[in-house]
Amino acid sequence: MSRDREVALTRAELESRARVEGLGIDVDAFAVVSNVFRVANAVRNYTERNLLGRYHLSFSGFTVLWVLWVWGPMESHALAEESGISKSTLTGVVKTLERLGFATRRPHAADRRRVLVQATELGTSTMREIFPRFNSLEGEVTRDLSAQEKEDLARSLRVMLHTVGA
Amino acid sequence: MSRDREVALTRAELESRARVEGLGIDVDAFAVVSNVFRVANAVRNYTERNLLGRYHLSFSGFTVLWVLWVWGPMESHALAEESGISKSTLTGVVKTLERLGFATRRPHAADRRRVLVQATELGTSTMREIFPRFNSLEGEVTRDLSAQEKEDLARSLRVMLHTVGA
DNA sequence: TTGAAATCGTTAGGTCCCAAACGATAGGAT
DNA sequence: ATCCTATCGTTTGGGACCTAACGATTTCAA
Repeated sequence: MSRDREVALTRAELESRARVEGLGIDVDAFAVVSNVFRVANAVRNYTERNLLGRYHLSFSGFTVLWVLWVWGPMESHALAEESGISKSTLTGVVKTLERLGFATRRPHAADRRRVLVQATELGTSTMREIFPRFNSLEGEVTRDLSAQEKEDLARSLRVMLHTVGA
Repeated sequence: MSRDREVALTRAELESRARVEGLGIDVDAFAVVSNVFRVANAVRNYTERNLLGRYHLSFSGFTVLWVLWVWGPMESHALAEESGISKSTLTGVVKTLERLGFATRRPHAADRRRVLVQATELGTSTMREIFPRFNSLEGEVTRDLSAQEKEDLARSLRVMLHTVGA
């Protein structure tokens, strides 16, 4: 069901289409992927500047703390997986969260290789404060989409996630 | 126009919705934004692992080289802007591209503060080789979307870009 | 014409990000 | 009991990423 509302292609999109003309390029796939990156970039910068920065949180730090808030104490490998970063990156991010007083590490009761990471009381209360504001920004950036468009958009993105096996 | 095809919400989505229930959260906006990040992450990792890594190109390096390929020689500030990164980040990325032999810097004819960055012959021929393959991967990750769904998806993302002023 | 203000790209300092290698630990087989 | 292998989180090395500050240069006004 095609919507007739016009949304101008960016100059970058027009220019690049001209450049790759005749190369047998899948223009629709190109438009989807490049715009996913543009939006992700724009929203990350927007939220870091207008909200997360005030709490000295990077987008990644926020994500990890969010996961801890939602799921409770987790082992490192699961926390990394759920946060979409590698184990080694997680080590650094958790160090930062510890320094900020938002998370702590404690040894696993039975297996001394493992570590349990959990949000502190400060981390928890901070998330309670930040998340509704973060969600407000999510509302802002999607404000010009109808409810149906938002649903369709989220659904299509889930299809892509499923395809790529993530 | 609602599609009935089911796409399971991830366990993470279900868990987090339960966690924020009763906080007055805009669930649709949340689903859109979080899935944009998930997809961007997944596709970045996928393409770096399965294509760009073979050329020692990071996703950013690829993006910058792509912009140079499409637009021709550019001054740093415009190149950074178009690539979606800061000027200072660009300095480092261009250094890497220079080291790989994909780009060069040359002084502006009239203004000695400015620098023109351009793709080398190697950079250009490499893009000619890589881009169609990159586009194939874009086709892969969008393979389970119909043509109409791809169009709608790209359009909705453009709406968000316009809203956030990017 | 000389000094202040604007603008260019780079550097400084810090975090994030990954793959690969590493040390410690666990568990299973002989 | 002692290997062997698997798995855990961390470290290492290199790049990407940001903001703020900086030096060089240009521009413009007094």
